[in-house]
Amino acid sequence: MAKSRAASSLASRQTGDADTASQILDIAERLVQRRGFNGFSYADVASELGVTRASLHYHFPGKAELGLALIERYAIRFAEALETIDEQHTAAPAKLEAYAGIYAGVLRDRRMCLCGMLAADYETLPEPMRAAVVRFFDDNEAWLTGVLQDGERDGLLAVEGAGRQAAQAIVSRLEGALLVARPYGDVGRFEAAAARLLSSLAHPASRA
Amino acid sequence: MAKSRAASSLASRQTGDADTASQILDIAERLVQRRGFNGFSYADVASELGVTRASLHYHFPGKAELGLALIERYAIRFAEALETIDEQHTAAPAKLEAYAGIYAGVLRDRRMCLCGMLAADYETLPEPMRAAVVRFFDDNEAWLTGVLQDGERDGLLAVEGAGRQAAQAIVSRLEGALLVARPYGDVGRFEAAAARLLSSLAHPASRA
DNA sequence: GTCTATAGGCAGATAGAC
DNA sequence: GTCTATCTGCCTATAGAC
Repeated sequence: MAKSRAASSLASRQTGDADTASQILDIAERLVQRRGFNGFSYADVASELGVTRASLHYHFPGKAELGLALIERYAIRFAEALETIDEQHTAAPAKLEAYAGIYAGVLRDRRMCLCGMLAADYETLPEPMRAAVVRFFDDNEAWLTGVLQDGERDGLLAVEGAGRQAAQAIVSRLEGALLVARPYGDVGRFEAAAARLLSSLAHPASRA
Repeated sequence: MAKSRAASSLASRQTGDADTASQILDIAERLVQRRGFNGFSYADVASELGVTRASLHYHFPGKAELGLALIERYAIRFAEALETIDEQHTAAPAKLEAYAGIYAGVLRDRRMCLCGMLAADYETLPEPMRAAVVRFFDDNEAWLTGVLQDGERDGLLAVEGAGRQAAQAIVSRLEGALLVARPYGDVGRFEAAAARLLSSLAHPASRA
């Protein structure tokens, strides 16, 4: 029970008794997703956690290491969420809807996707973080490519052009929808974009 | 001739004899588009321009004022570019293609759209900058809404759903395509997304 | 593991000479 | 308009006591 994981949301447990490193990551993650990698400091994390900056350096030597750990944990959680989607849904359209739902959940907490935010900060990131960001997108595209293939095979989706390109388009459309919706503080704006995306992929025979 | 403006690109003149304030804006603009608002400093601009930081403060009292001036000039240039598109093209599909071309030009210089970048930094921005960012998106959407209406009227475009929502989708798709393509350093990735977007708006009768 | 203390640098910003 | 000089504060990071 204590280890239960709501994989559909990307939120952490927040049971209160998590180890310090995890708590640091939780706080830093939210700060990066809201303010960007150059918009938060060790002092921000430390004061929120109620420890000193020095204590943070014990767990993560520097901001570069903290940032990399952030992406790696986020990627693992995302992969777990994708596994859960594969378990809970069989039809490709339902999988895509659940996939978009992950993004919507992030926005509801006024966050950007971690890697979408880091894509904006990309030029200022240390190399290991850069590589991890690109890997995140690659992994998402790979999973989406499979879903699109299944959907076409089952006659539930109508994908134009190359599957890999279509998968890339889904990622960039959702990231862009998050990016632009957030300044408006309007989740509905994102949901409209997501619905438009899903509808554009639906097979004509199944359209409203 | 000296005043000629390549409106299709958003690049400034760079004649070399521009006034200091404009040169500051040119440098700061590029830095923000590449590194984000929290990823550059007065020192960066000053050293590149070959003056001291104090000199910058004479032209722009603080970073907040510089940032606001940046957006306002960018919005004016963008509006001019849209006017030029309206002059040089009559058919809606051609206008949309030219519109996407503006974004492609930005990416070719390894930049993000200024306001797309600031949308990521949004939570850390002073209020006047926030309002200006939102206004930029609103203006773009208003112009796109008109183009979509014209295209439907002429039977050249087939727009699903509300026109305003379709315009919002265009902006967020292009911003997202920039955001994700940049880490890959791959303009082709953006162009594929843009082509997919244009094709999805084309009237079925005119599709390839 | 967490603390105090501190280093060393860079940030945005101002005063006043030229 | 641009400079030098300076301020104040925050930043990342480390040393060493507890």
